[in-house]
Amino acid sequence: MSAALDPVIHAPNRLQMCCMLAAVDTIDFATVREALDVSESVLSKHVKTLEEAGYVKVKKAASDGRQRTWLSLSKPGREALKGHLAALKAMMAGVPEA
Amino acid sequence: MSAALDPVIHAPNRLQMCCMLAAVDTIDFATVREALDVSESVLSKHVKTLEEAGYVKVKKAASDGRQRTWLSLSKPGREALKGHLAALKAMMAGVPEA
DNA sequence: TGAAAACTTTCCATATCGGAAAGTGATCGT
DNA sequence: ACGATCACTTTCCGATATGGAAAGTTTTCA
Repeated sequence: MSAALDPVIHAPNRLQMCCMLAAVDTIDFATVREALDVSESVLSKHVKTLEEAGYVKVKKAASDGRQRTWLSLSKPGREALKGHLAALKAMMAGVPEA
Repeated sequence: MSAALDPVIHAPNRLQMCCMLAAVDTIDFATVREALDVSESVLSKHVKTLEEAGYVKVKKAASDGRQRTWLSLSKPGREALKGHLAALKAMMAGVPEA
């Protein structure tokens, strides 16, 4: 059996966030928030969900004097995302013209 | 902006079902139910959700004497799935090694 | 007529999602 | 030093969604 969908990653906002994080080394909270277009509370909760799953690492560091929150995908997070995307691809595989 | 994720399609069970339906002309309820491994009530509700969205067509017809329910993706359903998968691919596009 | 098959609906418990509002900690201006 | 501000975090709360069990429906078969 191939990998199954990971519910922690599958939620639309988290999926988008994970894909964003996978593309870079680190991004800041605000940038992700703008990309997802959600409230701070919502992003904060999604980050927490991913952090508790061990998928993202959170680091607080200053930038321009102000303190910012930096996010990055952990190694397990990258693995989980890879598995999730593999499962998605497996499903798509049988779909014509897709 | 490219197509966004379609919440009607995104739910895991419905996504899997849509991909199954996209690969064939018609499948019966029981076969889908086994593939998704959910109860009859649950599948019935998902089918209803997709039907109300205009994505799947339901036809009752006999087979082996017993009446069975046949499911198929409608044209709008195929379009919606295509758009959804395109959105997924767009997200995956930036992910390395995926 | 009664039983069984193949769903459909209803009932219900749990979970998730999202925003607003309140709370926290660090930093800045005076 | 002190209040204001920034950048989140938590809490509160309402709206949905999801899933299974159980009951209901329709059709078919003996």
